[in-house]
Amino acid sequence: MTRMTTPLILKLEQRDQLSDDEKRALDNAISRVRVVEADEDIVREGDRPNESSLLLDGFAARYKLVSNGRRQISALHVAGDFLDLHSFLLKTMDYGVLALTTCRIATVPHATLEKITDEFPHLTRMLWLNTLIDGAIHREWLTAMGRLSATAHMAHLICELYLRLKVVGRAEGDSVQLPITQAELGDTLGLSTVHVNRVLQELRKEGLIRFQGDALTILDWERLKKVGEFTPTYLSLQNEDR
Amino acid sequence: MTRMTTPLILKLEQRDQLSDDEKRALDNAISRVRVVEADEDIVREGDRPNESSLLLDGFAARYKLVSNGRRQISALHVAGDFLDLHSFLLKTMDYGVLALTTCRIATVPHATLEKITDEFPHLTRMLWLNTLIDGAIHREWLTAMGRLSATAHMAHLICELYLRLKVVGRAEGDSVQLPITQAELGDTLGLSTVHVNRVLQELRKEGLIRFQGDALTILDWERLKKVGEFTPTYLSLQNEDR
DNA sequence: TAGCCGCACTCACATATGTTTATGCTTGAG
DNA sequence: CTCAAGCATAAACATATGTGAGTGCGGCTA
Repeated sequence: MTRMTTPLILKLEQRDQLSDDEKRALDNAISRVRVVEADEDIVREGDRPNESSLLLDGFAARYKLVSNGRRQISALHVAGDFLDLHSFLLKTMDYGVLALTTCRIATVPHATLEKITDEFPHLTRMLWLNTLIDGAIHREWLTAMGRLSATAHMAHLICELYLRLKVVGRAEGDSVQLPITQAELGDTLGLSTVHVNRVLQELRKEGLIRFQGDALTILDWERLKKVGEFTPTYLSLQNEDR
Repeated sequence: MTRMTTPLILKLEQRDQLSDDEKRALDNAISRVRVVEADEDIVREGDRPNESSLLLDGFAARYKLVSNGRRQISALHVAGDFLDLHSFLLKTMDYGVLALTTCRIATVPHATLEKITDEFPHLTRMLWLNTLIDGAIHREWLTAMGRLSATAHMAHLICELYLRLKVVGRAEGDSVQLPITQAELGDTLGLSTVHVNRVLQELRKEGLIRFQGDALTILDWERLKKVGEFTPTYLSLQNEDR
């Protein structure tokens, strides 16, 4: 059975089983679907939305602006990710969300989320878990940014994105489509565009990846993991009772 | 009425009202209290605890180790903070927690948390909120680390810690006790100890702070905020229906 | 009271990464 | 078919921050 929420369900079922009732509740939670074009804002910092956005297709980034026009991307999102489940409880957006490509987005009213917390304790825990994984990724990025070299940090990010895309069925063998510019990668890693370019060349020269246009191929997973000091524990890919 | 959970309740009630039932449920959730000495681990990376730790008193840090013995601190915790509420759903600790000072710690069994999610939907949302604020702080740190100068980053951290300590009644006027070494600050900001020293001197020379021993005093809040590009929105200090 | 140890602090020097500017693809619009 | 725009790439140079080694203070501990 194909549902609107297929990528989200894939993501959650990787971590724990969902009952049919729960899956139905998720599907029914969607009030509408919209399309946002690349480079448009999906939500803006400071907004107080009364619904949360679930990314069905495309790539999006959470970001903050800083003085002198600099930008930091604090999360990259793929199909199946909630972009601002936080706003359900945080109320005010502490970051903006930008479409990196054309995005298909499902909308879930906060009132519906509240009803889920009243009626579906286990599903509530799974949505909570979803935000906890976001947090775990943030911690991992902090560590990579603070204590790894630029090259290692890039390798780490590539490992993570590859696995996350694979979970939602967006990998083909060792390859994924990664429609992200080097400037955007720089804003993600806290690097200049020029240095992103240097670092990518190095990973290519070492025979670890191929990256032409949008097509990213992992050529040597083991060595890439090692260079990026990547251990996937923080992604909670295990299926367990939660 | 004085409760074990006073600092936690202060923290939560800053964000939304709690009923007496909910406060009682929190207090009853504590199964025991223990003391951990400075420099000891409270939880270790890779552990699978069946209880979560609530910090009643003292300072603690979440950290990860990286090759060549480097360390990154991804969170600093004060009284009222949960140190690993995450482990309730993430199961495996993706980071360790270290006592920076002697810490008094209350223990909440995961089974009790699960019962709370079954019986107290609003309290569940407040605990969820608590982890969402952790996440918002992570995003803010990512932005500061990636796009601010070392000096601005330090100023930002000081602003944040001052406000968080104030919320739980640990500030006296413009001063707080901050028993953190410069090496630990370096591991927090992703800087070397030497550079932490340089940056602190600069903030002192500019007349923004005094920092002698453990005693930190904010001398010019407005300018410190400006230097650190600090806006407290992400701390969700507003009281709202959640 | 002596001595040790952790910590703040300094200096000289090293380097990873940033900045500026420029070139040439590739692609989409007209 | 042509042009403009966006993007990856490059080289030369600038600088924020790291490294390594050392000093001295203050507070425990014997």
